[in-house]
Amino acid sequence: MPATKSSREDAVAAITAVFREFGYDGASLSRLSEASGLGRSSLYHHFPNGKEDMAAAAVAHLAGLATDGILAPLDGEGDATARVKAAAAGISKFYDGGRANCLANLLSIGEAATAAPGAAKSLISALENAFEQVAVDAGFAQKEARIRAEQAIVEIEGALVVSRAAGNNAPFQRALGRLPEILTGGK
Amino acid sequence: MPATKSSREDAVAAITAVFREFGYDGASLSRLSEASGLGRSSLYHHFPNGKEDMAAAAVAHLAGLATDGILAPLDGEGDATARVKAAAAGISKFYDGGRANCLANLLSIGEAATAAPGAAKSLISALENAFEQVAVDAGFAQKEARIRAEQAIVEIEGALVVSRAAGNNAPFQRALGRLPEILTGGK
DNA sequence: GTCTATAGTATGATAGAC
DNA sequence: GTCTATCATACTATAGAC
Repeated sequence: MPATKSSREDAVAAITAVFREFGYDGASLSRLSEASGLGRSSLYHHFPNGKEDMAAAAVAHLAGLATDGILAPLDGEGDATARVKAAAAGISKFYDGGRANCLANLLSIGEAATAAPGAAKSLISALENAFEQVAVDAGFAQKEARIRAEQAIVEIEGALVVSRAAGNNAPFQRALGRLPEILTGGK
Repeated sequence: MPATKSSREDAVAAITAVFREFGYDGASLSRLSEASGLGRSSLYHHFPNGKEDMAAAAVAHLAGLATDGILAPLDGEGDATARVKAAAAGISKFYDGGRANCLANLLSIGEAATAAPGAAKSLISALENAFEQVAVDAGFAQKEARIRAEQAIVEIEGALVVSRAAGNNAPFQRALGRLPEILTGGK
């Protein structure tokens, strides 16, 4: 593996963290440069279209993390409840236990919506479909499964918002704990 | 009423809308000036400390709207369910039927947290206390009332996030419809 | 692939006339 | 109380050496 590849991957991870904490407008090139350890010109070498490219890379990176850590476990082996528990662990990691910003909200604020159009919608939609399928696998009818999938996402996102506002991870962790009950009835 | 007063009030309302749509970092003086119809210097006349003052005024304005439109109905006359329904109508208006940004999230991103420290926490805390009281009035024990109050806030905020991401107000409206059931058991 | 240096623009903020 | 004109700074982005 060439040093090139890992350097860019490292940069993307660092850049993603900055966008996540400060939002699109707050993520200045100074901050992005400092966090990635790359000078301005190096950033433009990796991301020719500048900040817009960096934001796109960050969104793609997050989509990859969500796919590997959340969607894949839901689509994996084992009974429905076990898969939901694995996904809950993945969600906790994805949101740093409740400390990271709610992604869907970040992507809908200010210029972010322009830089990554539809990103939040497609991420949430993919998760909702996976939740629905696992609920069907657990024995719920399609219609009921869809309702429960939406309810699960609502509770996760809401608990994340409350946890961050209150500076207390408990609501988020409680929501994750309720996931098996919501999606599979505990079966 | 002097023209002075109404002019400033109008400006605060316009400024609030800009902060709400673009976040703290995205709310540039150009945008704030255009939205309020005031030149840069006029803005600094009304808000001597500049952008920071404007953000503080916006937060105070939103807190006032929440108090009048949501907290007051909860604390008003009538049975618990009627008060919850009145509050639900207030919440819908506050969030423009599900089109406006989730406030708690906005206030926790980037520089906004510095400009209005603790604002999200105190707003959510006030709402949680009011919800808890109405659940107690409906006959729930204190502990159960607290759980239901938190659940209500989680569902509202979560549904708002999902609605905005999906570009569909239905989840938010459904969450508001569930409020009486959650907080008063429909009583 | 990374750097220094810098262009060009937008930002937040001020001064002073009216 | 609002304006025009302007400041200093930070921003995104580019040029060109190594």
